Amino acid sequence: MSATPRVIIGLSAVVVAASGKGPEVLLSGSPGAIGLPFGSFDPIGHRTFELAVRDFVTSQTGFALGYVEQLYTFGDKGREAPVADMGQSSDADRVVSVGYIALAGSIDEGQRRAGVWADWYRFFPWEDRRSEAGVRALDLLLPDLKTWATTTERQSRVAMAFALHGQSWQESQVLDRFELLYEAGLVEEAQRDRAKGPSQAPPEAEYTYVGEALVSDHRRILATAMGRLRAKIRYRPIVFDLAPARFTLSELQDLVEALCGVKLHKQNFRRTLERSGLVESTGAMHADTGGRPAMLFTRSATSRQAGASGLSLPLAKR
Amino acid sequence: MSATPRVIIGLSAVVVAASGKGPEVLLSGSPGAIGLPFGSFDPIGHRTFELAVRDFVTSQTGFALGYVEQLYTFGDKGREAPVADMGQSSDADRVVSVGYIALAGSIDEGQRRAGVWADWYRFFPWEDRRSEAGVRALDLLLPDLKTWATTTERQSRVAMAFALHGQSWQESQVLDRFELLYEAGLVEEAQRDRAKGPSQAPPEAEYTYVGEALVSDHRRILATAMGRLRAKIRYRPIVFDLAPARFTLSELQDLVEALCGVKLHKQNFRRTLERSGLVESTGAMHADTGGRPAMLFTRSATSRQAGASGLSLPLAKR
DNA sequence: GCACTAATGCTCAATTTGAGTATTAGTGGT
DNA sequence: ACCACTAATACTCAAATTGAGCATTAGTGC
Repeated sequence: MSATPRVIIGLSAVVVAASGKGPEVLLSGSPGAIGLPFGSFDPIGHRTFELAVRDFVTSQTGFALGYVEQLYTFGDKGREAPVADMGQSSDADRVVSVGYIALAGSIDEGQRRAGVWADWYRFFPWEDRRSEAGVRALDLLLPDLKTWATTTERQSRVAMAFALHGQSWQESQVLDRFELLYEAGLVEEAQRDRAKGPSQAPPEAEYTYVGEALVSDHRRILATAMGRLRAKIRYRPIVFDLAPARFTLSELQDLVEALCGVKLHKQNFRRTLERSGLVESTGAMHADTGGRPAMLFTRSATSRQAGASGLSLPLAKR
Repeated sequence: MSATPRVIIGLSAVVVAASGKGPEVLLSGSPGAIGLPFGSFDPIGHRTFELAVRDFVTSQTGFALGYVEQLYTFGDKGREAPVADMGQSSDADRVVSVGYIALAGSIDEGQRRAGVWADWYRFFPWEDRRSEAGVRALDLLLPDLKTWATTTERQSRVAMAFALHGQSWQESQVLDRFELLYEAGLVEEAQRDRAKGPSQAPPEAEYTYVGEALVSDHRRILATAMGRLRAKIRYRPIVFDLAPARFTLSELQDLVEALCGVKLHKQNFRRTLERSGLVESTGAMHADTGGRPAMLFTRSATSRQAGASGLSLPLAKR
């Protein structure tokens, strides 16, 4: 062990916000090399990772983060293709990236235009089970997945992850599904990592159902974030960090549906929500819904307490 | 930024095994400086963190790991007091430690004696709600915690974490509780980190209810592992990675109770377990129980599938 | 006043929990 | 062989939680 190679710690943040249309993530980079906001950790200047993340996201994009949580630390050799703007790293360095998820709350059109935001389903079309398009995306991927699944072990993984044998769709298994697609070589990143060169992937237009690729392993980090967020909704009142201060129950439901990519049973959703004590009605009403005006709610004080539980997700039948 | 300080990545593993008496963790170090098995990550030799963890645990302790999962990456300055055997690190380096949890299955007396194992409640006496001793440990801590809780925010955190206002005890909030005790200065590590010198803590004998300290931030990593494991039991069939190949339902229940530190309702435990399809009876019986012989069970094939769910924990009343 | 659209209210049956009581099959003495 | 003792296993019953719908209501734009 002569000249010890350096280890560079990169921090990547999945910054999620809810605009009118659903969950969006903040991107950075230039066309052709889009990725997550990314910064490298300064061993001297930064006391904790979390402070470092808040710091560089705000300075890079101008957004102040609310909730921040560490996701996972990715260190696999071969999947951390160096990012252009990483500065002082050289090929000899080993890059380890610590992924974070951050919630930037509900943003308006102005804020939205101030950053580069993208609907997260652009990267994972098959994760949106609300729309016909999402279901179709999966249908288009399945033949190739099945071809790849030559062993029983692979077949079983595919079947479980994509709920092929009548199981219920597990909305939080985003990473498992993405990793299967990666292993099967169906996403652009897989080609790229194998070739260690420019992507050999076919022209994009024909392959919209495989989703857009991101730089380095950022799509994997994003998948981790989606999964974590979707899982966490069930046991922590975390939706409220994405919802506006006041909302109708339908708006909240739309948000949850958008995050989880599934349709929920409306009446049962409101029932469990009201029973949970996580929301309380303000007196005010909201009119422009096209139908009967809806009551405006806010998150309750108890929903802010440390151990408050999350939402139940009563699925709507097909 | 002249001579960039190095970042050293340390890997710590919480290796859990179940012996007859309950969950035990593998320790290393010398008397007075006990900690978790610890190794530093070699940026050249190791392709992934997980391989590195398996590697150094096996070479340091001789145990082969089964299930391995990344826990969290700890990077706070001031809580990563350098560990003696870390080798080449110097004070100028920043140590970041990636914590892992690993399950070493069920071990017999021989294997047990081959390593340095300790009941994990030695470090967290208050986490064992099965015994009077554990409940008493918490009672002894509470006055000091309440004294520390001068703001409503602190009071609310304490109340939630320790279920003071009639809430149910959340067995997986191990880290929250430990962090509160740390912030309140009630555990030795807090003193140590503040003083940056040798511990000013009072003699151990009088303070068994605060638990034994570990080197660096290893007790925090252990708390993270306990919490993760306790939470995961509920949604993944992970107990079976700690249970022996064949077990009676009572043995399994004892194991779960030991892990979660709570007592469960026997009849309801077996009911949900049998319904879940996670276990299947072998024909064999197990006699030496002092009462009616018990059926021996094994984990079923479905419990090994990727998406299999975990156990429900029907609590027994007080 | 009428048609239309959501928001809200209510109902009912199927499951899933929580808490026990009742049996049963071994063991070790006598 | 009979008894006391100890767990394991079987059943029961009510309360609480879900899943699925049908019914009513309060706005909006003709």
